[in-house]
Amino acid sequence: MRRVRIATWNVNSLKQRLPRLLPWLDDRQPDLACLQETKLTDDALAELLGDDLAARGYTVAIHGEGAWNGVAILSRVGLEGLLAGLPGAPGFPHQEARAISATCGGIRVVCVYVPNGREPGSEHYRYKLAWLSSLREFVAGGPEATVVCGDMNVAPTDDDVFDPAAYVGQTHVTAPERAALAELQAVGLRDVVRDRWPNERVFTYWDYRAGMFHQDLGMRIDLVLAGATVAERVRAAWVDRQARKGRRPSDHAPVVVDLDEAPDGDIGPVVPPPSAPAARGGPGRLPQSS
DNA sequence: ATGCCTGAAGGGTTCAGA
Repeated sequence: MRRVRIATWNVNSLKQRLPRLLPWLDDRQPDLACLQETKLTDDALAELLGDDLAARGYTVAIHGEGAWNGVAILSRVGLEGLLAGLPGAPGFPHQEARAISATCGGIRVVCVYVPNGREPGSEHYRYKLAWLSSLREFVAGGPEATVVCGDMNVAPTDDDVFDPAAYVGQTHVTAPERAALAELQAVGLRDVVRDRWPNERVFTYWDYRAGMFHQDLGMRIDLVLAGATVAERVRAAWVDRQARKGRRPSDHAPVVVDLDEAPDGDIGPVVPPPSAPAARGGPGRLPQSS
């Protein structure tokens, strides 16, 4: 049975991460990859790796700007109905490149990079909350077969940070942020990684400093939120910690979710890469330790 | 050290990230 592999990864600069991204695509073989913090204009991204992605069979949807933000969807299960940005979303002061959506393999894929918030109570924090509200309204009007992937910049609960005491008074863990995320999920989205690992220590981000990754002192802020018809197809959901190791990693690890074929067999047009190696099955468990 | 790394822009330093 053919499965569809969805991944989301905050790459923290595609330009800097190129030596990590391409081998990761070859190794993990995601059919859909949602990327955040590309930090490239659309033209620069196409110039930098358009050919490399096309050679791997990916159609690419990009929404970027010069130095900050930037999101992209790579798909080899079709890509249609492309929408760059989040309609009606607030800006800071102008709209930033933080969302892109498309229908891929019968699934409405929404790739997001939620604003950081900087400091609770700040203008940027209010912007973050308003942006999350716009995202909820947008998703509420969409199909059930939706998946919202990306860097939510919110840890859903205290179980999603290494030490709640370390984050008192900081963004990502405040009640209003968690409420905004819960309201988004209340539209009908499952947190598929937490569903699969209800009691595990699972993080997706570790600060670069002070050996935080090697001590496993992180947060789970990169999420895959799936509507019911997608969530019930989930067969594996895990964090690719290998991608956080080694030379010049992003500070975020990818989240990988495997879906069984849709009941009606409709997974959209599949375009195999011209000369791809055989797809490997990924681990069905969390690679939490080396 | 309460910004401990990393990246970007721009210029020899500052801002942003979570």
